[in-house]
Amino acid sequence: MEQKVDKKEIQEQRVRGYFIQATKDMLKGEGLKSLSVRSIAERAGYSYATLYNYFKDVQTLVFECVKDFQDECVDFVLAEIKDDVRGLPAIEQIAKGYIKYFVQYPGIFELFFVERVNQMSNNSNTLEMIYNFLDRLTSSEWEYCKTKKILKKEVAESKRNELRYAVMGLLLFYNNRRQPASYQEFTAMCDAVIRGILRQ
Amino acid sequence: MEQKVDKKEIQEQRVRGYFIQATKDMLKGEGLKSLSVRSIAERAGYSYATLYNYFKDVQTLVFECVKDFQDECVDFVLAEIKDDVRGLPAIEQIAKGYIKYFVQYPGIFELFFVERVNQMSNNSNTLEMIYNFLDRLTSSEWEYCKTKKILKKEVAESKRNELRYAVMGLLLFYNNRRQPASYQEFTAMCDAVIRGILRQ
DNA sequence: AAATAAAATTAACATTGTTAATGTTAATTA
DNA sequence: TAATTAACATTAACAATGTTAATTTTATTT
Repeated sequence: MEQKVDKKEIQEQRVRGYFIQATKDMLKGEGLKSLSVRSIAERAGYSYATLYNYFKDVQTLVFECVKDFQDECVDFVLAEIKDDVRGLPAIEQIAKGYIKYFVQYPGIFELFFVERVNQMSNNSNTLEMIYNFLDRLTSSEWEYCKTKKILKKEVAESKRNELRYAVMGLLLFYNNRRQPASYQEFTAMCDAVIRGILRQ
Repeated sequence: MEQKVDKKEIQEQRVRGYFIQATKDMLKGEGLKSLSVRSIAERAGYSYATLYNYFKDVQTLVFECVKDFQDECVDFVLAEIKDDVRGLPAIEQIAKGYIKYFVQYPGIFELFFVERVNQMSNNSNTLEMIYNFLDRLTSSEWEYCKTKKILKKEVAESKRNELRYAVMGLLLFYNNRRQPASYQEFTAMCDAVIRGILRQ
């Protein structure tokens, strides 16, 4: 009897996976605007109603992609930074990689930080994971700064907060309001702001 | 013949005003989520299709509220600050008032910074007005800092940018992701971040 | 092979933005 | 004043959306 349950579980997870993969593809491609129950289901190879046999609603499905995208973003950022750099320059590079990822995939930016959340997906675990995402990426480097006496504990704490919010603001203005107007100006602004915050 | 045109113009502007007022009321109340062509028209006392005799589409109508809300926000902020304060403390108070306004009216925050824009409303004049909004509110105080030699020109410029983006990040996380979880924690965080940036 | 359980689909509904056709006033002309 | 026309407003309709219920198809068990 154990086996039967397992088999059923495996199959169910497989189908769930098809829907999740379809959703992820669309989020990375067209973005949130072209995402719909019908378009997801079509891409997954099922009818639209089948989705509701596996997910409570479309918001729940969409929020199940968060974890995967975070993992992908971590890989993306790690690939961007030179591994001999430590401390403040490392933090700068991580922040820039992080920004680059969310500019490349504005749909994922929307999903993480913008899209209205409902009860279900509003499981505050996910929300906190999102909130602390940049902090987790940079935490070891902040530690490095503290142990190497580059920064005092309180200063590091303060800069960490400032960086988290400033990066978010930069992304919001550029992704949602096209300000600054060109990518060049935008990266120059990122540079200035990040360095301004990290400078002692 | 001039008169007839004027009269027509006046009446048209009046009706437009009814729709705009209805939209503004809803944005301040229920927010963007409950906003629809039908709900706006009902509140304005017209049928939903009448709206299209006065506005190209609903997005255009909604974006016509931006200017009015900016004026309102300016009044709100000015009422919050003590008028004997100048320079950095004044900038701090302005930033806090600005934050307070957009926390009080999350629907207006969404309209200004979050909602997807289309071709028409994407008249970059409005977008730039939004982008520079906090800067306009604080500009005279930054000038004050420079003329009184409190800050060097480049430092002031840098801090102005950092503040703009950090304030946006704070609002985005709190309004859209309920992080920090309580209003108390949030205001404490605003305090820390704003002071961190403004501290020489 | 028949009965039953599981999975997937079609049909349907309510809500949305938008347009076209129609009705209803107000203004102009004869 | 009565008929015509222009302006304005409304109803009807469509397509797209999320979601649910009923139904059909497929797989499993007896």
